[in-house]
Amino acid sequence: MKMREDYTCPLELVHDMIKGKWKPIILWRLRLGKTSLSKLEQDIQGITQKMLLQHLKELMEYGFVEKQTYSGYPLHVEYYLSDPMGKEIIEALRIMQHIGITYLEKNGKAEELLKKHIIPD
Amino acid sequence: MKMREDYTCPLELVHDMIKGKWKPIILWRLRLGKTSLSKLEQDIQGITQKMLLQHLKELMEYGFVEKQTYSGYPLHVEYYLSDPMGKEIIEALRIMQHIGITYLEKNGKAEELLKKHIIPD
DNA sequence: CTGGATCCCGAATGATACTG
DNA sequence: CAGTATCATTCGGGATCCAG
Repeated sequence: MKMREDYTCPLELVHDMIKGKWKPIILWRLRLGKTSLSKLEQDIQGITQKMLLQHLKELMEYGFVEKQTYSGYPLHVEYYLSDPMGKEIIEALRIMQHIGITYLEKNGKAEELLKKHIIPD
Repeated sequence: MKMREDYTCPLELVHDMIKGKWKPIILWRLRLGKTSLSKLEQDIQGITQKMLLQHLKELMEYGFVEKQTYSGYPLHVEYYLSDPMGKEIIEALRIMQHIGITYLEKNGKAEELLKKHIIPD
């Protein structure tokens, strides 16, 4: 994810930070608490390990996500939202979630999409 | 802006709706009230009329923005945020704006960017 | 061996320049 | 302004590497 040199507004910077295809869902899933890479891979349907790692890495660089590595066996790493940046972005995503649900209900496509929606609100 | 067929979550749908390079800033500017195309073009530095029109069109298709055409002379068109969808997304953008400002302050790059930031909070 | 992480490359998409 | 061409980025597959 390449960042621009200039932004007219701080908002644009943040928008770029979360603009990847999988970033919103990853954050949304992380809102439920710490998890491992493999658990994330299971919960987010369609994502590959590679994409997951790439997006997690970027989210860590910007400061939304942090990770903790436990040495020992079996090897274990946990990812979680940072405080306050990670927690704050969730509030923005929550609004988007609300808009999305309303939009789908209005257009009668709610069931179709809400059924798949495994990550709870 | 091509939309996907499936989304795992309504949030992703909305994220895609506003994912273009200029969409957040256009919405942010519209928050200040109705305006014409040319006024938008002036206020959003670096945008071309073509990009502006393309993104406005998409924002109208999704329902964030509406336009009103005044017949008469000179010909006049005004764009504005829809209610409630347009107004709601502003709340999400406001959070991003806040995160962005905090981030820039922490990294000592606040002045540099905040100076350019012509659109008021 | 297992789970976590990186590299290389082609295909799809987005942004912008160019043109009528 | 719309249509097309061009250029930069992003996505995703697959191989591969690294560390307990």
